[in-house]
Amino acid sequence: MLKITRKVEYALIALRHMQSNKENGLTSAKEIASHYGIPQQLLAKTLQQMARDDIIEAVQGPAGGYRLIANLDLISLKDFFEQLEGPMGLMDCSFDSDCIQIGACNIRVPIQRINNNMRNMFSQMTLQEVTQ
Amino acid sequence: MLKITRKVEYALIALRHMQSNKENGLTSAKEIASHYGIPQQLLAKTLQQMARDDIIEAVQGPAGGYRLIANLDLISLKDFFEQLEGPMGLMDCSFDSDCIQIGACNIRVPIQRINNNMRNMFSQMTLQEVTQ
DNA sequence: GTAAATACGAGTAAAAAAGTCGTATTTATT
DNA sequence: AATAAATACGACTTTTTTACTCGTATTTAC
Ligand code: FES
Ligand code: FES
Repeated sequence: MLKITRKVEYALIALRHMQSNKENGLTSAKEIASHYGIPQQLLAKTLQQMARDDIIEAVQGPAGGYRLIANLDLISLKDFFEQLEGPMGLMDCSFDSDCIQIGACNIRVPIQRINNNMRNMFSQMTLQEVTQ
Repeated sequence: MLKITRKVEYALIALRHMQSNKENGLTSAKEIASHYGIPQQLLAKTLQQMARDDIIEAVQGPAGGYRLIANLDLISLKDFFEQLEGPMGLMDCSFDSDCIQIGACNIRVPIQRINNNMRNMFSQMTLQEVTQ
């Protein structure tokens, strides 16, 4: 429990790689995948998603690839996580309100508080801190 | 991602229930399960685990049940989570070191830092804060 | 025209979590 | 002593989530 997904892990690895590779221009999915031993297709999808989110930019065609375009200092881990994986909540009823026992539940409020603490923590960390 | 398990959720519900039920002495698994609409067997196992961990005390036989014995102010959420679910880490390689790409990995150190932040946060919250 | 790259939906496989079953033990009640 | 209601717990099954793969289309340098 309390784990991040591989998708997020791969995204972070890729971002850091692209950042230290900035001067060389584009980086292909294949290059990252083979360098770190991660599945290329899965990584590609993740890169595509980050491209849709304007964190990186895609260039098609042979000799294409991806390039960092966002300022990683300005993106919080909370926003990044939620862009890739949807809303962050310790339990499903943290955001999705059709919980069966929502009537009887005796820990809804305190869990909500802990949840806010966690979101807060991730709001105060930036992508830059992970990739620097 | 970043979710707690039902086991932990049920444990918290049970603890809070027992706490507000303190003067009445024992509480049975059946009572809690039916009150909150959670699976009795699963809850029972969780209660048994907490009993092994000396958070609650079990009394066997008919009219048996469980009773809070620990001081919830003194148990951090981190310790509680780890007692129920094992070591807390954002990724498996946070504690288990046989990660394949541990050689090439470029985010090990920063992830470790974030992980520490998270553990820290849960170290500073007590069970009492959830059950009060 | 070809080859190497991105784009993306659909489908499959693997892993983790959630829940169930069976059986043993304890003990208050009768 | 028998019964019934509770805890104890390992093994198993089901469900859900995550991880991964496949097929096909598109773009574009050469
Ligand atoms: S379990 Fe859904 S509100 Fe508490
Ligand atoms: S992925 Fe295992 S050390 Fe980074």
